[in-house]
Amino acid sequence: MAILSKDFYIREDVVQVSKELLGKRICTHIEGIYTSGIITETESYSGRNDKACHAHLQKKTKRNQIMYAEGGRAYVYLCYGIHHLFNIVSNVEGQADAVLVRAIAPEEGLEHMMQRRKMQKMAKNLCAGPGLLTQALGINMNHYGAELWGAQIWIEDTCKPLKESNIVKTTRIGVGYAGEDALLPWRFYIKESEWVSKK
DNA sequence: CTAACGATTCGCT
DNA sequence: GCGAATCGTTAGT
Repeated sequence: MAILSKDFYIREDVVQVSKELLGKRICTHIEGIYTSGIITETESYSGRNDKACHAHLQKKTKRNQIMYAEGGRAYVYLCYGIHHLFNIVSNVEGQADAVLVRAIAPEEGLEHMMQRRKMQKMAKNLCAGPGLLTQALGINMNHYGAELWGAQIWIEDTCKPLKESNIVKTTRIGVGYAGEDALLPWRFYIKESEWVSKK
């Protein structure tokens, strides 16, 4: 199966990248454990014109510096002091765009994912939520800046492009502080999927 | 140095 | 539906 190369991520339209990431497979090989799942839900964040983005108006901090790198790197940060959120940096160097991965449909390594999540039995919330999927996949701050064609995290093309009619387009979650930009329809998920954080 | 605040989740009502 | 948990980052003193 083909691993997505740099070119996929180094594009100007982060919304397009977000939509095309739906249906792709994210894989991790961390601490000797292999896990994978199909991306079912994403959100776009743009450094140029989006108040919800950590790099709004090209703001540069130590935390968000990786967003300014060339597309194809991992932007991981701690949210609410509890959860690690995983983003995929896109666009050319200097343009701080990113795609937040909010949910996946688990494929391989179910037992390991459940163990990491401390779940006794299988449930739909195994990795449906941005803080949940990082836990299930074993992603944490160690992976800040990781290249997405590396040995620990990579994304595979499933060669099954989704029809536009199978993608639900709606507003992002938890960005009320962004004022009018909270209304942007920049959250996308696979209509038919049960593995989505919120319908 | 200090204080406010989350791109969330879970448990309880 | 509501509030607590929990801590690194950020901006301001």
